[in-house]
Amino acid sequence: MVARMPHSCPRKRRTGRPRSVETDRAILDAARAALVDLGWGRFTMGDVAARAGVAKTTLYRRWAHKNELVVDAVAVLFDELELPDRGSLQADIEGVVLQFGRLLERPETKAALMAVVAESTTDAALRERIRTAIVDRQMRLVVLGRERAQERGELPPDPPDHDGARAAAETVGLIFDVIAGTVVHRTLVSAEPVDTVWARRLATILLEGLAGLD
Amino acid sequence: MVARMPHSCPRKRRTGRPRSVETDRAILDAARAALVDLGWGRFTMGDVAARAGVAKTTLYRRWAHKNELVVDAVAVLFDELELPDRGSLQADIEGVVLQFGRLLERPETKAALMAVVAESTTDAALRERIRTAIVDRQMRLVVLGRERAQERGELPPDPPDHDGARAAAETVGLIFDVIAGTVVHRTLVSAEPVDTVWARRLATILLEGLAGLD
DNA sequence: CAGTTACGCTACGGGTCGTAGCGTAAGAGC
DNA sequence: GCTCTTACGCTACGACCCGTAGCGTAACTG
Repeated sequence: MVARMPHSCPRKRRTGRPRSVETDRAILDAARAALVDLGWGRFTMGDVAARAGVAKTTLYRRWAHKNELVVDAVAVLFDELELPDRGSLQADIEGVVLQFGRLLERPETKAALMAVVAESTTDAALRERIRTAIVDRQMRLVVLGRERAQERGELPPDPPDHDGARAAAETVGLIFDVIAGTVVHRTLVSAEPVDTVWARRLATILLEGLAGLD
Repeated sequence: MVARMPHSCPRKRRTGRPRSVETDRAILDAARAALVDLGWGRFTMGDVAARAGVAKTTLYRRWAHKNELVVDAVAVLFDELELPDRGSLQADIEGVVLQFGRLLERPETKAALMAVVAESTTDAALRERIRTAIVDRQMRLVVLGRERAQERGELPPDPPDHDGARAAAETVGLIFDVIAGTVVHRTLVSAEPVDTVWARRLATILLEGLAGLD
């Protein structure tokens, strides 16, 4: 699915020439290609427009700033994330880690992700866009894996009361920060690959660690 | 200490007017102030020069690119990191987490760190500069904390052979990615504070997790 | 058909990067 | 003291990019 465009109203416009979805796709494809070829530093709106065979003004009718375009261009890659049931919490965590790792080793995401996060520190709207377009898609997997582990009895169920729900949300957030943060750091700062051996060790740490979290 | 300037030769220049160390400091101070006020996006070399009371060309005689200046400006903050012995591995990990957290909550680091990491994905020289100026300073604490835990008997000592040393280095790298990555993600992506409760939970996970790492 | 919106195109203002050239200031070595 | 060498300030500049304005045309709705 395509994320909400900034200039589109919630209520559908019924009249006039409609936006070309083909153009939408061409722009996002061109943006990813430009990220691969140029990285974030030399990525320019004019270049993306040329690659997409589209006027530069057409880009600005859809996205107010280039960082928003980049978020949407990269976000679709996070839709590919899924978490098949591998039978145990340990195996499921390894699966998530490897999925994040593979995604972050792609040059598009490697070039774009930290750049937009950096700009989001001084741009609340961008931070929200990143949250809904990218972060929530990752968090899904954590929530899903945790539910499965609870069904298997590997993790205790959440208390149904209000405090229990809040504690559960905090735990999910913590786990998510650990997994996503560690994989990002490994890939972008340490600049080393996320292979199966490393994923297994990280999964082991998390598994044992979660058991000790009262 | 001040990191190596890009235009300075390894062998000391003996003749001519020496670089003003006072100017060095003024520029780095101005750069941090500019990061606080403007963030990375509006940070400009001309602005830094004006704040430092210095010509813009003087900046470029010391740093080839603005990202390198920013790395050096932020790097000195990481010199403040230290790890007093708190008596147990659990307490020491909490200490590291809180230190990283406090550092990353400062607006200078928040604005600069991810920006330069993003640019380092397409700039090997910058990546190396980040490594020596920032990453190694953080890693120190992990190495130190681990050694203390081994002296206390909380962690098994490293085998003295070659494979043992390599495994130890990998483990240190993994722990470091977990701690630094998780704190960064918490601070910059989830945009939530690193408080003592959260630090304790993360430390607990790590402590239990390390125990289970064969 | 008319009305409305999307699109392409050109041109532009404002801003930043990073450099060149020149005259001057400040030390090192004699 | 003097000379040599380098740092510094200043001005100007080319190149590039962002994001916008204006206008004519295309496409779709009712």
